[in-house]
Amino acid sequence: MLNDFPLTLKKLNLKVTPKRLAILEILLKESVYLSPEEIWKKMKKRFNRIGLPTVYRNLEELSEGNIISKINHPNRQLYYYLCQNRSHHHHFICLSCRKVEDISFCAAKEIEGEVKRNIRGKILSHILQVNGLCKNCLEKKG
Amino acid sequence: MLNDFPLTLKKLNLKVTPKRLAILEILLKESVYLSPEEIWKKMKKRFNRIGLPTVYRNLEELSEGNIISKINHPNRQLYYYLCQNRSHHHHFICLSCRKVEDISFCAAKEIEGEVKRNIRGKILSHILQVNGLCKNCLEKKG
DNA sequence: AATTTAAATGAAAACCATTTCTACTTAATC
DNA sequence: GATTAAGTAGAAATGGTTTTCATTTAAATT
Repeated sequence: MLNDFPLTLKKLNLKVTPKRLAILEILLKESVYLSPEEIWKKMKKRFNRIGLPTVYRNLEELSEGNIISKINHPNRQLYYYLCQNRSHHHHFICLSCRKVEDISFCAAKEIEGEVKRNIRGKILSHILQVNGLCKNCLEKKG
Repeated sequence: MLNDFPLTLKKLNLKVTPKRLAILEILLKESVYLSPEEIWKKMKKRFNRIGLPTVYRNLEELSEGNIISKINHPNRQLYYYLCQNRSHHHHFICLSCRKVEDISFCAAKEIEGEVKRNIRGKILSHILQVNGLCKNCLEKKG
């Protein structure tokens, strides 16, 4: 994965601001899904003036650009993580430590087959989210 | 699918109230995902006194009992649909008319294989949601 | 390097879906 | 039919997210 964030931002017609870069750096460093408020708290350590709406706005823009992605979480809160692959959003999330890892396996073909056969509809996108416990968290418990 | 709602409710230790049954009947009749407020509006036609919190509470309880299920939707609002299969939550949702249809295909084995091999974690659950346009909506456009 | 301008930001306020609280009502058991 | 635990209405509170608007900044232009 290429993490030349300034270049990525330019390609999306987003200005390269220190705050935007900081959000991406935080998500890269943590490799864990975070809520806007959690990101904001980490931002406050770097910037003396940083508003929560700025974090929300940027997360939404970065999400639209597929640099980061939202987690489908049962509660109302939003969670974001840095995409390891911008076009493929299949991931394993650890319910204990929140770590997000890519799953390369994709059943797109098989699903397409079934949808064509039974539902006779058109697929526009799909979500595969596997919830579980990551290697580290399993070892801690064992 | 067996839709003996009173029996299903009893099994979950939920009292069989007219309002609970009405929520299930509405979701069965519509076969479309609905928000709590949308369900509430339909309920108001049947009951002269019906509070929105009652709808929320019941939806949550029914969801815990796997009779109904939540949709993973980009906006913050909750959406529910009646499960066609209580143990298997793979579905195709139409982005135009909101119809929800079951997908029987399941890649659990393949995913399990990859998670064991690469991630070395433990799977607890998974979500497969396919978004698209259903047969009816495709034909309308064509 | 200074000028320009469209985009980004902070702070306060608004928004609104969801939850809580309390007193009242009802389903189910005996 | 009486009892009791569960369910409900209505009002108020909650809290995550968005809007507004005045100010600041990135970066294109001169």
